[in-house]
Amino acid sequence: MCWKAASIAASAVAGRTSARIRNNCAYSVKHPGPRHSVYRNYRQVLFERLRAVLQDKVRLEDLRLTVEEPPQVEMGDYALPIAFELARTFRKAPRKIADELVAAIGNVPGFSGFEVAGAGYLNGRLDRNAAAHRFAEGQESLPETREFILVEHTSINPNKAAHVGHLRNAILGDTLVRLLRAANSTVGVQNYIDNTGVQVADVVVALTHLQQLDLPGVQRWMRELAARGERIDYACWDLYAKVSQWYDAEPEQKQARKQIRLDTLHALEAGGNDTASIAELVSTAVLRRHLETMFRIGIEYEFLPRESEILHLHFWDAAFALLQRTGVLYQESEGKNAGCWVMRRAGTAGADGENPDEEAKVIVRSNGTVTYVGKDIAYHLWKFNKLGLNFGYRLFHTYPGGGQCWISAEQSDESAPHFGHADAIYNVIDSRQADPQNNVIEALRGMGYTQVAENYHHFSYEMVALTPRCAMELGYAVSPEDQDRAYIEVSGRKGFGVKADDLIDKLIAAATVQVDARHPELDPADRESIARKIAIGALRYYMLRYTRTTVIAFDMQDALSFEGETGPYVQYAIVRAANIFRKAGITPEQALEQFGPVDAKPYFTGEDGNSLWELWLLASKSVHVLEKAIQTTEPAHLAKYAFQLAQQFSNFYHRHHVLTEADPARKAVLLATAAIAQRELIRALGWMGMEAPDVM
RNA sequence: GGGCGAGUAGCUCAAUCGGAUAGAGCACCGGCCUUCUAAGCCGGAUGUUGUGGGUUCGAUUCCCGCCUCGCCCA
Repeated sequence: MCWKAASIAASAVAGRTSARIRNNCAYSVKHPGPRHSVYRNYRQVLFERLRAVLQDKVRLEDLRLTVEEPPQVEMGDYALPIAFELARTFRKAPRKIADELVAAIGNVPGFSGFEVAGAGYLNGRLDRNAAAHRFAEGQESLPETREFILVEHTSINPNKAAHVGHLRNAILGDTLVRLLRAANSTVGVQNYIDNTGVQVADVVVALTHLQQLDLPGVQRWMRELAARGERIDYACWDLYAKVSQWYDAEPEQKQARKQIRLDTLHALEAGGNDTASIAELVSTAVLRRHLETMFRIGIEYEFLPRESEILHLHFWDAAFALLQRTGVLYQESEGKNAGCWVMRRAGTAGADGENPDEEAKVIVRSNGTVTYVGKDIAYHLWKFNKLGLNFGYRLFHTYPGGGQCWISAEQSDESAPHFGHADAIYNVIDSRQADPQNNVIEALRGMGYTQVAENYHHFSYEMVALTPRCAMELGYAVSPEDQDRAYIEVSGRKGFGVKADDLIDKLIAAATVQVDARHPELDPADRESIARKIAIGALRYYMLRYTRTTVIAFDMQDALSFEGETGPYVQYAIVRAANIFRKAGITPEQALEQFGPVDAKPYFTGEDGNSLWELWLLASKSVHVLEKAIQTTEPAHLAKYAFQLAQQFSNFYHRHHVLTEADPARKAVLLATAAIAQRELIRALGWMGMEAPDVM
C-alpha cells in the first residue's frame, strides 16, 4: 500500500513542491536541487589537467589534489599547494616545481592563466568574463542519488513545553533535511516520541497524586485549560518541576513516592488501563503543541514513531531473538550482572573466561525488563528494514500546506503508507547520548550488519545552556558558584530553561516593533507576516551559526539582535537587491538576460573590478559550500557563507550606485551582479529554512 | 577511575586534508542618510591560539605530557 498524495508541501517556509513517490515508500518530497556549480566544475577541469600533466611522473593514486583560496582575489581564484607535496618526491624546491607545472599546464579552457606565488603555490586564474556568463546562465546540475536517507530529529519527551535546546535540535535536523534534499537526495523525516517513558510517568503522577485527578478529572482539567486559552505543555512544565521536587521533599516518604512513580511507569508500558489513558491523553496533547511550535519556524514531520507501539507490537521480542541468534547478547552467570543479558562494550577487554565482563552493557535486566538501549536496537533494526516487523500507521495531522504527518499505531489505516527502509540514517541527538548511540551501532555491527553500522550517523551537537545573566534576568535563582560559570545547563526537572514559544513570541514582538516603525503604511497582516519571517530568520540563524561542538551559552540579548552576524542581516541584503530591481523596473532574470551579450571584461579589471569579481566568485561557491556542509555534517559552514556573501553584497551596494550608472554596459554588469548575489543568498537561506520578506 | 568534547581579541565565536599577513560579530571611539531603505557602510584599537615538548619546508590544526572546564560511563 502506498501513499497516493499528489502533492505535499515541503514546508511552510519553502512552499509547495510536487511529490515524487519513491518506490512504494511514503517519503516523497523532492526538491529541484542546485543547478549552478561553476566553481566546482572549473576546479574539476583543473584537477583533470593536473592529473594528465603528472600522469607519467607520479602515481596518481598517491596524488592528493587539494585546492585552497588565495588570500586575495588579485592572486587568483584557486590556490594549489601541490608543489609542496611533490617537493620531497622530486627532491626539488617547491617554487621550481611550481614553475615547471605552470609551463606544463599550458592553456586550460576557462582559465586565463597560472602563476607561482608565495613559497610555491600554484595559483589559477579564471577567465572572469567567461566564468561570469556561465554562472549567470546556470546550466549545470548535481547528480541524483538513489539512496534513501532517514533523518530523525526533535524527539522531545511529550511531558512538557519545548525549550531552546529542543529548538537547536529541530533547527539542525530540519536544516540537514533541506541540505540533503538540495543535494538531490531522497529524504524522510521522523520525530521519535517516547510516550511511555519515565518523564511522561512523572507528569501522570503529578496529575493523579498531586492534583488528585482521575481520568474524567484529567479530561475536565484539559477542557478548562483549553477554555482559558492556556497551553497544556506550559501547564505540564510546571507540574513536572513540581512533582520532581515532591519525590524528594520528605525523606520518610521518598521510597513510597518513588514506588508510585515506578508503578505508574509500569501501568503506562502495559497499556489498557486508566493511568495509561491519562498518559495517552496528555502526551498526545503535548505532542500536538510541539508540532505547532515547530511549525511556527517552518518545521514539519512525516512520521512520528512512538515507543508505545514498539512495546505493544513486540519489536523487542523479534530483536531479542536476532540478538541471541547472532551471539551479540549472552546471559551473565556471575558477578554484579548475574542473570542479565549483556553485550560486550566496544573497546573493552570482555570476559576472559574466568571473570565476568564487568564493563559489559546490560540490555535485559535480571528481572526481565528491557533497557532503553535494547528497545533502541529493535527500533533501529526496523529503520533499516532488518526486523521483520512493521508499525501500523494512522494519519495524525495535516499541515496547512497539505503535508501529512503520520503516527505509529497498532493497526494501519486503509490508505496508510509505510515508512522505514532506510539506506542511511542521521539521528540528531545531543552529544550526551553518544554512548547509548554507539551501543546501538555496535550491536548492529555485532549482528553482522556492517554496512548498516557504517550508514548509521549520530548527528551529534552540544547542548544549549543559559548564561548566568540570562538566567537571572528570567527570574531564576542562581547560586553564587553558578554565577561564576560561563553557562548553566537547562533542566526540565527543575523547570529551569527558556520555553521555545516564549522565545519565538519575543522575537516576533521585537521584529514587530521595528517593522511598525519602518512601515506604518503597510496593513497589519503584511507587517505581521514580515515580522514573522524576520523572527524565524533570527532564530534559525542563531542556532546555525555555531558549530556543533560549541555549547551555546544562550543569551536573550544576542538572540533578539537583528544587527551584525544575524539572519535579518542576510535577509536585509536580499531586500535591498529586490529594491534595486523594483526601482529599475526589471526582474533579476531579465537583468541576467540583458547581461548575456555584454562583454564584462573591462569591468572585472582594476581595483573596482577585483572587488566586483570577488562577489561573483563567492556567489558561485554556494553549491561547493552546500556539499561541504553535508560532507562535514556542519550546517554552520553554510550559515557563515550566507553571512559573508551578504556582507560582500552590502559592500557592493554602498560602493556602486546601480540605478544612476551612466554607462549602459556597466549598468548591465552591476544589475547582473545584484541578480546573482540575490539568487545565491535566497538559495542559501532556503537551504537553512529561512526566507527574506519583500520589504524590511 | 575510564571515555568523549572544548580552551583562539575585553565578550561571543570562525578558521577547508597542516598552508600565504589567525578572521568575523558584539562592545568601545570617530565619520557617512537630498542617492537603489542607516536592520547598513567606512575608519580606529585589540592576539605568547591554556601550557611544555615532538613531527616538518610550514602547526590554531597532527602526536605525547601537563593544567583548566564541560558532558557521559562506572
